[in-house]
This record gives sequence, C-alpha cells and structure tokens, in this order.
Amino acid sequence: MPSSTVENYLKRIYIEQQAEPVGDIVSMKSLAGAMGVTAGTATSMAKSLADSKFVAYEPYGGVKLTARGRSLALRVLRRHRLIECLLVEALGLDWSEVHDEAESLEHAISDKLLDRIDEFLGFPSVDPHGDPIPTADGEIRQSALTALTEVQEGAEVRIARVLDQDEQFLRFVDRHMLRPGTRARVLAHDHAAEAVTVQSGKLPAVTMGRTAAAKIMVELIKS
Amino acid sequence: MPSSTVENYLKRIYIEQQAEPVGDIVSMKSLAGAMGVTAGTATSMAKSLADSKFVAYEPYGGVKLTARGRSLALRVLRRHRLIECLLVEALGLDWSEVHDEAESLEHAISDKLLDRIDEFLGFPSVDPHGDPIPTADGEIRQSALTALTEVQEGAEVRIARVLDQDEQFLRFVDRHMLRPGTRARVLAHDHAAEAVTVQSGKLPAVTMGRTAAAKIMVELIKS
DNA sequence: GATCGAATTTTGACTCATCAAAATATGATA
DNA sequence: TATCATATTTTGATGAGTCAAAATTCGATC
Repeated sequence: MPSSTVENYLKRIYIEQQAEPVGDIVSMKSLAGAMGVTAGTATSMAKSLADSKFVAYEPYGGVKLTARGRSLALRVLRRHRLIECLLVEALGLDWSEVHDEAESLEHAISDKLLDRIDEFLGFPSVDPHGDPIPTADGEIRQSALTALTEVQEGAEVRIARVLDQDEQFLRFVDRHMLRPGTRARVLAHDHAAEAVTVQSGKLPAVTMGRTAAAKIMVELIKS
Repeated sequence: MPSSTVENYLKRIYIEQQAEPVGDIVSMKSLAGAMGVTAGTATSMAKSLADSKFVAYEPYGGVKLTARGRSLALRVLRRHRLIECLLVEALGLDWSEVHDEAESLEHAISDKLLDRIDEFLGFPSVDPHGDPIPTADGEIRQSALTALTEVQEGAEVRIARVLDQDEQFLRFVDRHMLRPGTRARVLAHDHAAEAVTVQSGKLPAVTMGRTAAAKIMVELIKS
C-alpha cells in the first residue's frame, strides 16, 4: 500500500503537470514548493517514486507520472472530490470549508466505502468546485471551458468551475453568486486596470482583478 | 498533534483498562498483544507516552492512563463511534463492516466535521453495536448491563450491546435477530455444555457457547 | 570558453515506529 | 534462599520522511 505521503506527492505531481504549460514535466523546485518541503526532500522522494515506477525521473530534468502513477493520482483525486461532494451534499458543510477536510479523509477511506458514497450521491461527475471526478476505472473527462478573462463583453455565461480552493477566495465567489451552476454576465474588461466586471442574479456588478477572474471557468451561453 | 499511532495506543489502553478485572493497570504483554507489536515496542511506546504525560508508566508494572490520556482516548472513541453511526445510518453500510472503516477514519476527521456529524445524527448516545459514545466534553455514561450468561432462564431481555466487533460474530448475531434494540428470551442455560439458548422474534431458538453469550449484554425486561 | 547564479543533488543528521535478539528483573516454587 | 519460567527492558538496526548545509551541475551571459 502506498503511504499517504506517496499519494500526496502523486496527486500534487498530477496537478502540477496539468498546470505545466508545456512538456508535462515537473521540476524539483515546483514540486518542493507545492509540497511545502525542501528541494532535497523533493529530489529524494522523486527518486523513490521512480523506484516504485510511479514517475519517470530525469536528473536535473524533473519528474513525470507513469501510467501507474497517473492511475493512482486519479484514484486519490477521485476520493478527494467524492468526499467533498459528500460533505457538502449530505452533511451540509459549506463548499469553502470542505477542501482541507477532504485532504486528510482521502487517505483513510476504503474503495468499498467510496463506491458506496458514489452510489449514494448518484454518481456525480463534478465536485462542488466544478472539478471533474475521475471514474472508478481511472478516466477523467475534462470539458472545454473558458476563463472569465477570455469571454467577450456582454456575453452570458454559466459558471462551471473555480480553480482555487482557498477559503477566502471561495467565500468571495459565493458572496457575488458566482458559484458553479449559476448564470452571470460579463459586463466589461478593463485592460488598463487588469480588471473584469461581472454581474450575477440580482446582485450589483462586481469588479475583480484579472488573476482572480482567470480562476473562474465558464461555459458560454450567449455572446 | 498526537500521531495516529499515539491515538491508537491510548484507545487500546483505555479498552484494556476497562477489561482489566482489577487495578486498572495494563501490562506490556497485553498492550503488545492488543496492538499487534512486540513487547519491546510496547515498552518503548509506554515510555514515550509517559514522557508526553498521557500515561503513568511503572517499570515492570505497567501503564495506566492519566486524565490527559483518558481524555484523548475518549475523544478517539467518540470519533470512532460517531463514524460508525454515520456509516450505518446515513450511508447504509452493514454494522458488521463499519468497524475497520471507522478504525482508519477516526484519525483523519476534524472536530468541526465530527460535531456536524453528531448534530446530523441527532446526538446519538450509542453506536450500532450499543457501545456508548463519549460526549464532546469527555464524559462517558456506561449503563449497567447484564451479560446473557447471567440472565435467569425464562427472562425476557432487550439486547443492548455486543462486545465484539468481529465481522463473523456480528453476522451470527444478526442472523439470529440479536442486534441491539431487539427483544429476546433466554430459554435455557446448560451448564454442563457451557451453552445458552436464546430465542428472538419469530426465529427458532439458537444455542450458543458461554463465551459467545458473554459478549452479548442485555437489559432485563421481565424475569 | 570562463564565470556566475540558480536549481539540483548529495551528505549527514534527526524523529518516529518498528523488530529481533540479548540482557535483566520479578515472582513463584522448591 | 536458590532456581526457573516468564515478563520486561535494553540494545542495535531498519525504513520512511524530513531538514540544513555543502557540493555539484546547468544554462545563460560575458
């Protein structure tokens, strides 16, 4: 059984790999940063993950998941996201507080219980943040989404996914009714101010910075 | 934060202490046995638990929880038992399969989530096996129960608690409708055969060995 | 090509939890 | 009281995961 440390590294590598603009390869620096350990620790873990065939490790290059590593990473992600669903839907926790909880529960839950939860929830395809839930056989369906920053002025969108689990940010999103599933309209892009103005429901419009807006992914309804 | 190993030792010591007929002191041998480690490991953990003031450790004597240790043990037990309730009541798992699951989840759940679960379940006082659930402030109410072996022939009882988490045993109990909450009648004690005969619901009577019967605790309804 | 700064790797050390095996203490019995 | 079986403790070792700091390599620039 891989330890929860190993599971965390693989999950992290998977996520960093997604974020990697090109090449799918994760440097020791970003891995160490993402895991909150020193670079030396990242290197030695990289080697040991490579020994277990979870990653391909290129000295002075970086690390990249093997099929085996990717499969385990997706299983961890599946656990994480199904647990988030459970906490929100069955126990009524707020979506802004479930991330950390899921972070530890994801290593403690059995496959059997997980399947039970999946069934109980009606086999959801995304978690409360709109992140896709890998299937039991290790597939993940990424729907093509657009960042709020890329949407034309005046367009109507449906919020689909929020790419940041930070509690503060999620509460901000909540306050302005920009939670996945809701409709909103992009009112303006201010390139000089690097800001985007959006409006949802009956709420007054809100203006947010580009970097914040870039973390909100949407589907176009009408432009 | 105490590690989950520490939590497990304290929980185990608490349980062994309850089982200790006299003196409340747990020997290294029984601790090692209960934890599935060698005696040397038990000794060194006993010392380190003593360093952290969780137990009083007497060389060549044994170990006994301090108030601090007892408090943590009860918090772990509370987590364990509330999780068992949740798995049975909300997710429909069978009571015979929840023990192992709870065994790992109990170290991964936050106090916040636990309180939420407690509320969601309506503040239950016992888990599916009839084991009392410690309160959030560290109290535990042990109701005075009688073992099936001590009940007079012909008496009617209500099953209150089953003192064995073994899956096989719990399924046996289930098959004969002897789950906590159900009524049953003690038909006979056969001292020579060391056996007890019980009957529940519309099922035919079942005869079980003394040691099995001793693990089923009941309340008297009528003798 | 030589040099410099940044990233990476190596080294040595540490903690936690464990084991096997050797050494020792305890308590009962002769 | 001497002995013996059993329980306990000690000792030395191991693996996982970590850090700090020293050593090395890479890649870009001069």
